[in-house]
Amino acid sequence: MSRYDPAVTEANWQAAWDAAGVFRAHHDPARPKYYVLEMFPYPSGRIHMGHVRNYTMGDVVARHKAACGFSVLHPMGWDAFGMPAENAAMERGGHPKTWTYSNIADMRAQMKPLGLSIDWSREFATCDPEYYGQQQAMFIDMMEKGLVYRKAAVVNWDPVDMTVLANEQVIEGKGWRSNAPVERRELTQWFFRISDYAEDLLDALDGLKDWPEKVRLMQANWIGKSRGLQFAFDTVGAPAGNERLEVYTTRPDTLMGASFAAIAPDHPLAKALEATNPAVAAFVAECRRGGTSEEAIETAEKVGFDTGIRVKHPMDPNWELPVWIANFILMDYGTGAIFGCPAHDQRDLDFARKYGLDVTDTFVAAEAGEPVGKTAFVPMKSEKVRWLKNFAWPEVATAEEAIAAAIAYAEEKGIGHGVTNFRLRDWGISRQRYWGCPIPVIHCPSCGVVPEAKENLPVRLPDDVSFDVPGNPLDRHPTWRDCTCPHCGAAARRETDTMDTFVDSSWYYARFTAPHAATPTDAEECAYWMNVDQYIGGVEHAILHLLYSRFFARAMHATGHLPAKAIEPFNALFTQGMVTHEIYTSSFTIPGEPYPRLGVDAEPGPPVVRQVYHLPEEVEGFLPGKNPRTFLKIEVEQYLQDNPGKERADAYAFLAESGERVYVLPSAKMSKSKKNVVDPVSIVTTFGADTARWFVMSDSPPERDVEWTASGAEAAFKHLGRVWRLADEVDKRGAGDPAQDMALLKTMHRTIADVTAGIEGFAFNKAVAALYAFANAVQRSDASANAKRTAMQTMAQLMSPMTPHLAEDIWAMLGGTGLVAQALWPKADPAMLVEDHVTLPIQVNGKRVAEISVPKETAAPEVEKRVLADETVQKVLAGRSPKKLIVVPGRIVNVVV
RNA sequence: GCGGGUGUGGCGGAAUGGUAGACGCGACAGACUCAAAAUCUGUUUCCGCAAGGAGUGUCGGUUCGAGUCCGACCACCCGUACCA
Repeated sequence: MSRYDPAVTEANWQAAWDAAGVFRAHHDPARPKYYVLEMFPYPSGRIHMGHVRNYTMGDVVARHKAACGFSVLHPMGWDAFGMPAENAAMERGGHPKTWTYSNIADMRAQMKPLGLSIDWSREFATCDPEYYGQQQAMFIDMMEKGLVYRKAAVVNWDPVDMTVLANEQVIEGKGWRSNAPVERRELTQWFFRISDYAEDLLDALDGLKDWPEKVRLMQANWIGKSRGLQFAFDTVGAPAGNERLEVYTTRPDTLMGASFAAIAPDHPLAKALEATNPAVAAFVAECRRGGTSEEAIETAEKVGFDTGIRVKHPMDPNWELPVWIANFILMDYGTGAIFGCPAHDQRDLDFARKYGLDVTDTFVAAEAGEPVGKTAFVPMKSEKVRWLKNFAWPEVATAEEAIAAAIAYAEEKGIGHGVTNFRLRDWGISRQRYWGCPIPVIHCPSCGVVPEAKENLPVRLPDDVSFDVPGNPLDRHPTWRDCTCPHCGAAARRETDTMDTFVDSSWYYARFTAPHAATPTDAEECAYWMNVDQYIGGVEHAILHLLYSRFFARAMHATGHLPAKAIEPFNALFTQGMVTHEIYTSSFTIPGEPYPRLGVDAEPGPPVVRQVYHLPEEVEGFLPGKNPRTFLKIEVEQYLQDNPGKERADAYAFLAESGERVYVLPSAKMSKSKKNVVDPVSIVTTFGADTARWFVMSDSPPERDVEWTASGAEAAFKHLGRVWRLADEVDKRGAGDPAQDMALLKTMHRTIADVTAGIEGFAFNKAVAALYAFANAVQRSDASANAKRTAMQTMAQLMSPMTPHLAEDIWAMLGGTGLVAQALWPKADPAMLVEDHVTLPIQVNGKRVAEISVPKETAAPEVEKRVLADETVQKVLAGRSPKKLIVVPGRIVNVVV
């Protein structure tokens, strides 16, 4: 071999690793284990740069730990249920199952050439009946433990397609296909009792020392523990059965500033009024328009309706407040009813101003307090304020003190009681869709809702379904739906809801420890392999997936499927940034159409402007003198700089095929829907896997987003070729000068230390930078061939986690024994890291003016003498003596004049 | 709206409160070449001929010293419970 040729060697090394079984995880009690896991992918059919980055990071960790003597488990699987498979079936025909499995085969074929150190013998997909059958078994166990129940909850309802929509399918309040306004509708659904664990899930965050602080903070805020007062207003003029209105407040200290009570549109009182009062019915119906997402509800204009009902203030029976129905009150939180204190809540203030309600200050700033005008006064709860309406605490007190006093007072007077509430809601897992894990439950006319018998598991999805009609095919599949009751044997019906795909991904990490076990987990394998030592995935999963997994591990422990040590399944978490790319878009207008199934009188809807997105390779650019198919941000910026007056879109912006103008939107997370994706396969086929791997590990810190650009891929390839040549030339460049050996070896040990620290600290970009610098040092060194061989063997080892194939090439070229993939990680010799001289910068008033070089252990007085003798310092001092002289040993000297 | 994060040259980024710009990309110059590619050597924060000055999103503060700590703001990104 005479040149770096990844196309030939990469496949050979992959075959060699396979033959040696290097990546098979061995349950070896004699060795410490290390379980590294990356969040498994959804099988869209194509891998993208985000996958390459994610799996390369895990691979670097896995290979490094293996070299350090650990028995490593590094598995891979597929998060294979979900909506895209059904959408594909609707759009192109075919079956979600064939679409999914064929995508899995495609993606596996694209991933294998990356040379990841994955134990493929443990691979599974969540849509395998062997997997979801075990999930059904656990669901039944959880039912028996009381962790599962049914209740009514709202969904997005598309009145034209007569189907439930996901939040992402609701675009500006309208169905994505029908374009009809979406309504909120209640359905009976299945729930996991995650809120029973709210306190534990919150407290245990403190123990997750190796999780990012931001993730723990986000989860804590999501769980949202609050202490407040719950009490009941006596109502005046309310329908029978509503003599009292329970409210919850976290600000009982502001009770004397209350100006109205407000209830959610779904509150029982609102429903009672709706039945008899057409105006209420109309208002509530208006509130139910739009999607169910918190974002949609919170950003909608705040509107209210005065019910005419009044409530008596608990502190003063002669003081009555109006009861409003308000669209921003959530039925899911607290009691679905509040009292509004406009002076100290901006939302309440806006509402009060809009409808002319009273605004009463209960406290003002301790100094120079002014009454509230347009802005509510909401200081930190720990800040001392001056009270105008205090009823159980001193005039000057913090809100924290006042809240505690108000609760104690209310309890003493029998007005209400202190309550701890959580924002966290129970986990609704029902999905009215086909392509998910069937909920293993049977509805029997005489026995009610009963679990399927375990011996009948898995409840398999039927294959003979079609997607030509919107809605859930399971609902209209009589032979699947009709069954016999496992208790009484009578004719019964299957549950047709399937599970949220977050359930599938909440325990796959445990299944990997024994992927073929006849039970969900295997106790011995769990005992050895759990927990995941390092979990790696996108920060977008910081809350839902990770919180659900933490809950599910607890539920699995409660049902005997995980040991107690695994209730926090992920010891360490790393959240990588996303791979982003510019977005190319154009838009077109669809004329308004009547909603066909709403009846003949339906008015045409308004015209719809739809965004269309274009793949990077479909867009061509106008960049004089440049390859039109490279969309380098650098070039655009340069172009804009060189051509004042031109706009960003002028730089490059039309479709290659039609010449239609497209617009360039700022980089965002690569996503299929925005089509701003880049295909790593072409990089791998052009340059080899190592180039792709090296490229995604360099430059950007792994926790930060990285904007993909074509630049650098080629540069990475060039660098790997250079490293290959450096190894090739070790013996071809003559004997060299042994006097230079020490300097090279010192650099080598420095590099070992830097690369090791970089990998262990998840600073792969810094490890890469150290390796670049080391290559420069080897190239410029005149050291002996022996020293260079040692240096390049170490180079091979240090690069092997990132560029494993090239590392094997070099290792073999230089006569290394066995595979570098099985060699022990090199250790830096501390003696070689010591420098005998240090350079001390000299500052004057914090500005650097000069520097001196002194032996490392020079004492401060000696340094001071040298500094004062320095020419530049003398010039600045001009005979005066410095006000102060700060010597930070080994660091810096600051002369204050 | 709410919660979390990010912001440093032409670009990606580096920097235990201690020399801002490591390392790489790009650009420029030179060597090699008939020529080009590849490779190698060097220069490259900005303004300025220079001396010198300015500079880490904006404004303010703490400190001998701030990219780093504190406060206010701006912009963008992620999440917001049925996208995965």
